Amino acid sequence: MPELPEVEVTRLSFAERIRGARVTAVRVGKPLRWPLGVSPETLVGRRVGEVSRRGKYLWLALERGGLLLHLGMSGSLSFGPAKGEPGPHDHFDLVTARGTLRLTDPRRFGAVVWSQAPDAAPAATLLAGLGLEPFDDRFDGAHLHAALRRRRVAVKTALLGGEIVVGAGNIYACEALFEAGIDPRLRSDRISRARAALLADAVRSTLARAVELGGSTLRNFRDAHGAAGAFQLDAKVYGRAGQPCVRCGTPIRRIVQGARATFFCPVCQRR
DNA sequence: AAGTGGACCTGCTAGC
DNA sequence: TGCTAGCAGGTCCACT
Repeated sequence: MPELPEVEVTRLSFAERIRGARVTAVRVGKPLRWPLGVSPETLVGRRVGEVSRRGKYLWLALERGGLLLHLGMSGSLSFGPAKGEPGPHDHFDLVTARGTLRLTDPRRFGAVVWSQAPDAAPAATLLAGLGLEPFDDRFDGAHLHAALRRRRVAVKTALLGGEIVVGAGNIYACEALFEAGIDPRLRSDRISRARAALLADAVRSTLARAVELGGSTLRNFRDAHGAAGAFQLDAKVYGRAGQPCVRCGTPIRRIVQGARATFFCPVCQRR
């Protein structure tokens, strides 16, 4: 579910409200992808600081450390007063006087990991190797072109990998390639400088627009207020196999790349 | 070394 | 209607 826009929309929906709150209790449910790495009781009494984002990870600062959060494929966070009994998919509660931050994640690919600092283990290990933020000034056509030339994978695979630029998951990688008119099967080292520049712009604009629209709600994404996103109403290719291309009417194709579905228009997107 | 495919876990949907 | 196979937004790891 959660690609960069969903994670950012989630962050914006609770960061200001939780800042300054003191932790009064912590509850953990079933194991997530990685262990919390600290006994939950030791978090009680600490004050919440800034909530920041790196790629699809959130860093929730607490005194003398913080929590690195990831929503995996099916995770979502809610923050509000008076939570009831945890459901079967509620695997982490950070209780404060202002409300409870709750991670709900049916598939449990998500994670909540304690670290003394974002650049200390284990957070640093998880964040190592992440590419540039898409809205970083350094992420431009020249950078993308140079990075793509160093690899020999399909350009879609390179975008998804996150080692060049973070944030575009399966939906937004497909959408950005459509916007740039590039065939997802194009080998990364064959892309021209001009088309790399188009793609960099497309990645940025696709992600920015999705953030503005409140993220995608494929199954049931909600921000921490419980509001649904609207981007799926706007998807041009993702999940539209067999339906006519919005630009030329040709049926959208679905192929598999690296065990992930890819959607594209065989006419509008060229190698 | 880089590229590829499997693994993690659960729920939903399409199809028989 | 009921069962089952297939599929899902991410990322790490083992293997070639």
